[in-house]
Amino acid sequence: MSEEKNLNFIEEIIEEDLANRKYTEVLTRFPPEPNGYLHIGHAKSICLNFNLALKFGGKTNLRFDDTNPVKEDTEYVDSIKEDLQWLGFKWATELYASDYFDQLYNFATQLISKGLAYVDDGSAEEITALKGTPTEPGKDGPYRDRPVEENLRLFEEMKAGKYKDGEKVLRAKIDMAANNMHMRDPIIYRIKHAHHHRTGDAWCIYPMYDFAHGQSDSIEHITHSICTLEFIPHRELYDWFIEKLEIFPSKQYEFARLNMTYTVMSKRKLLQLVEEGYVQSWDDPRMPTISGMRRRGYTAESIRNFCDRIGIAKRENLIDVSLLEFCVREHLNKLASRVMAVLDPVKLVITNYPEGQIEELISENGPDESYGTRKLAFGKELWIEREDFMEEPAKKWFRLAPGALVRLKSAYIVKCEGFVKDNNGTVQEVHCSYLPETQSGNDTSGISVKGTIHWVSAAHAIPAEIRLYDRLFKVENPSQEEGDFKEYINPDSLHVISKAYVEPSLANAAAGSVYQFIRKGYFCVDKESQAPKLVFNRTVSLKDAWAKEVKKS
RNA sequence: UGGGUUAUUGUGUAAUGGUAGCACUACAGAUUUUGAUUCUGUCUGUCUAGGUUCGAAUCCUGGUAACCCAACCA
Repeated sequence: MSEEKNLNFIEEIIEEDLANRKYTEVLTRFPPEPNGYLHIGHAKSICLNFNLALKFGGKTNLRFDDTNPVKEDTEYVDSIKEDLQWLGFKWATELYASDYFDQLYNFATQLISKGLAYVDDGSAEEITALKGTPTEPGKDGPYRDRPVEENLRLFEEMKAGKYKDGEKVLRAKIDMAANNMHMRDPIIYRIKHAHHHRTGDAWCIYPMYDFAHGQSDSIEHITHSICTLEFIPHRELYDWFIEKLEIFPSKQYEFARLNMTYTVMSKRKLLQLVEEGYVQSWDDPRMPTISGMRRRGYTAESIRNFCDRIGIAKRENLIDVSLLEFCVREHLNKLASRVMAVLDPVKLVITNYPEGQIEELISENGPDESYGTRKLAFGKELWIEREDFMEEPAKKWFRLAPGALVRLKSAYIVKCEGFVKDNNGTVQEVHCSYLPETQSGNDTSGISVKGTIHWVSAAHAIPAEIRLYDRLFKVENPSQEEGDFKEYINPDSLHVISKAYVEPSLANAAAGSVYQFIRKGYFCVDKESQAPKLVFNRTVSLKDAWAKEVKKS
């Protein structure tokens, strides 16, 4: 009878607000500053905000928090919109804090008129000095009691460009002794003679975050303004401005940001990785950015699913990246066609197969009929995986070894008759005989073998570059280790195989398409791939029980 | 050492005074023309010390630990 609801704490608040008829419609917003690329942490926030609106029948705005012109750029605006769309979300209205500059200026004037804001001529150092510390109260500065008329005039002059950067600021007049540092007369406007990506040179004063964000929420009638934990101390200020300005009472709620093992999530650190060449770009497949994950072959659905599973709460967390990988495999398992590719090739010669003979075998493309079938060329010489042959087989080994039988996937059972080594002792060829009556689908032999391996025909296979990615860092939580986080970068996070062989059906594979390379993992075609030079990214490996077995002994 | 926030298995997250559940991970087994998938099973938890109560993860009191706050960043 009792329905399991399992609401997170924000959903509970919304449900209560709706029950109390506090709001008739839920309006949330996603408010990125256009100063960088979106990452998986943003995806958590995006899913939260948009899904809340979806769940309770409301809407979500996209609002760019563009109040600091020196850091922001249209390039970022575009990438953010692209990522959001790719993730599968539709915003109700596209807005910019800079659209409200006039109104924000008026709000500031109102505050001055009420005696709640003043122009301070102090330098940054002087202002900081008077601010006190968390354990010591601040002190009132010399400009705090400037008359309203003078403040009004000075603020207007600031706007008119009469002063240089840093010469004056506008401050809210609250309480220099407040426990909350953010209430010690916070700066609300600063002078910046800088070009803004949208307003150009119309302004030389810009509002601070605290004076823009809450008011923007209020202007839009955002009902639930959701942000991360570090903004908790800002909430008192958020409410103060709304109260003094007597505007729509948006409410701020905070949840814990996402942290994930073996990566970093701060824009500053990600920027360093790009700028200092530890990765190639913002969309490097090793990056935790949305664009990096997209390029790596992660699907939007799997990222959304991941965000659902990690939940929303207020406690610090460090999510195991294996959960993300699970979500990716889960989706790709349903999505990806199965094909064969040999990453580390060694020749397999079928000694009793007629020279020059080619057969067309039929192979299924996936676990059920919906995937369809394709033709596979089979011949006397094949490429197989070097690791699928062992001269002296280990315990529980059921791949190729002298005398052993294995099935070549979708083809025949073969028996290993011998092998050829070069002077260095490296295996050059594996020799097998095949059992003609064991053809896949027409097997009349009654023989069953333990191992099945993948292969490609040497005469038909096409070469490809394959990029294997590993975790970017050697430690679970690089940000918490001693010293510079970059000391913990995994030097082997990228392994490029310049000459692998893939089956010919992949010759025209389009960038972005995803495949399962049987027994090797999920791969996608990189954006740099251009026939005849194919490039694949390994999205994620398959689970590997044999690797675990080896590790144990 | 001022203020704020948070503590549930290895990792996340539920349980809103009444059987500590779910997912990932790990481990074991079954099926398998992918050592994959699928299926079955197993392991480990309420930060701590008291108190209230028939009954406490939940309420109260005291401790402890972690995180955040002193940009003219957001």
